[in-house]
Amino acid sequence: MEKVRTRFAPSPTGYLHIGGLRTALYGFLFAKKHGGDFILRIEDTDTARYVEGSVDIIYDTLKDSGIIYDEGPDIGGNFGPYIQSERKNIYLEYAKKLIELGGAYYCFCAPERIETLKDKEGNLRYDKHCLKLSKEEIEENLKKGVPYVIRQNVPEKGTGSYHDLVYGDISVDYKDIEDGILIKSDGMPTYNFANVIDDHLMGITHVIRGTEYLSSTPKYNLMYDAFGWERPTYIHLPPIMKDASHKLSKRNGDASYEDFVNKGYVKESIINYIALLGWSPKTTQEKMSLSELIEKFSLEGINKSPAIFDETKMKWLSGEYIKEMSDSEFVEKADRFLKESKVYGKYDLNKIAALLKTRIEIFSEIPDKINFLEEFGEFDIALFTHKKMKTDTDIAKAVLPRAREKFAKLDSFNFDTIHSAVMELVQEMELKNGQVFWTIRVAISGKESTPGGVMEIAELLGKEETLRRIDFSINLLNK
RNA sequence: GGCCUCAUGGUCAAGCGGUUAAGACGCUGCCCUCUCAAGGCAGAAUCCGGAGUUCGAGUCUCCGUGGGGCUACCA
Repeated sequence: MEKVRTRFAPSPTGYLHIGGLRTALYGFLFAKKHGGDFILRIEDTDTARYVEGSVDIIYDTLKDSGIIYDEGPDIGGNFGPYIQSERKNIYLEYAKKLIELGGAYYCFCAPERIETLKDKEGNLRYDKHCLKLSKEEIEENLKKGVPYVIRQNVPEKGTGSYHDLVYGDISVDYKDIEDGILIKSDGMPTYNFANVIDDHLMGITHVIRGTEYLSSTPKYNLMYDAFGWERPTYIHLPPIMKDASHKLSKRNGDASYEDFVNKGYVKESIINYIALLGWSPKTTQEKMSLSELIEKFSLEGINKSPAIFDETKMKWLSGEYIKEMSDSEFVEKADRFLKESKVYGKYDLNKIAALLKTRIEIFSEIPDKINFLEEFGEFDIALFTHKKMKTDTDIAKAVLPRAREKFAKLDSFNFDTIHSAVMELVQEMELKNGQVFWTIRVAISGKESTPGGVMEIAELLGKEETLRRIDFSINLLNK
């Protein structure tokens, strides 16, 4: 079997959205699964929609997410150039060839004439008017410099059929396909033409793209056939939806990969999640690394129906990745968000990581979770009263001075020594564990709930600060 | 409007003629527990509708309904 070659061919019209990224991912997974090559091609034939900087975003997003391409504009390859605007002459050359083969023709119709072709519904349908032009008339128009486009010559009868690896057999009557424009009056090709020429010239074996091309594929096949080229294998992908009736799109302001990274999602979880949107390994495993995805990826698992993007589930996955991180790995990956908190540089980040790991799903939750370490101050002493814990302010008044005494005596102030001290207190005062634990935790945090308990927080704060806070709370109680 | 296409809980999904219709997220409850989490256990919740085919249909066929796409000198 020939070597598999797939491509991702985005147009630089803005950010790379989630749907596009998934298309890229599947193309990449399929190629790698079969030991093939994955190619990046930039489709910038629509100069009007070009957005400055979007090509770099495409490069960065793919690289950052681990979707590495073997050939592309910025890394080269044997089938370049990989930017369509740089291939303009190639298209014109092939368009002329297609005209000779009868698959296309020059069209000199003025927009005004096209306008008159609209039906009552306002739908346009070209009438093959210029197909009837004689060789002489064409030559003359060309010589006079009459603006022209090149149109595809679609048969008036017959049916175009092909087999899609996801959707099965697809048939479209040629009478339902218009003689679309292949080369625009500015000399640039349309997608409809460029994709065929490039996919063939670049040796693409499997065309993986969204379903928006499902029904237009027969007209591409017409060209492959006219040129005498082998048709590629088609794999169309269902769309990713924002809700039941709207596609996920950047135009609606829906989040992109970059946005999610900025929101603190673990990168791997984003790729992992979108891999699962429209594809299933058919096992119960959901958390998969990129290399596992390559290993398990299979066309059989691709779904035909649209999938709604569920950020809640992606968040859960992100949390799963966070839980598996070592403390130092967490500190490294969460750096930006740790810096946004008030505790950066003041506390042992590895210890904070240990406390946070099971309590957050995305890194942006960090500041809110730990800022209390720096925001200690006046708080409602009603917090000392907790029915289930059987604590109240009287117990607090009794416990806190003795806790202070014990803590003050500790030479080394760590989890174990604090724990022993607190347990001694429990026994001496004949109280329940919870009564003492809760009371001290509230006294040093001023919070109803905190990530971690007394020992963790006291250790983090250090002996001096812990004692200061206990004093503060005793004062508060005696007011 | 025409053409293509899709349809299992709120969401992602398994299923590929015979199952008590997996699993996950989310939700609810319980356990554990110094709080919040994590973890463990349990629970509620699904085959779009109607005709067929068949001994038997979530699975096959047709019709309807609903969603998406195409119908651009956009991709």
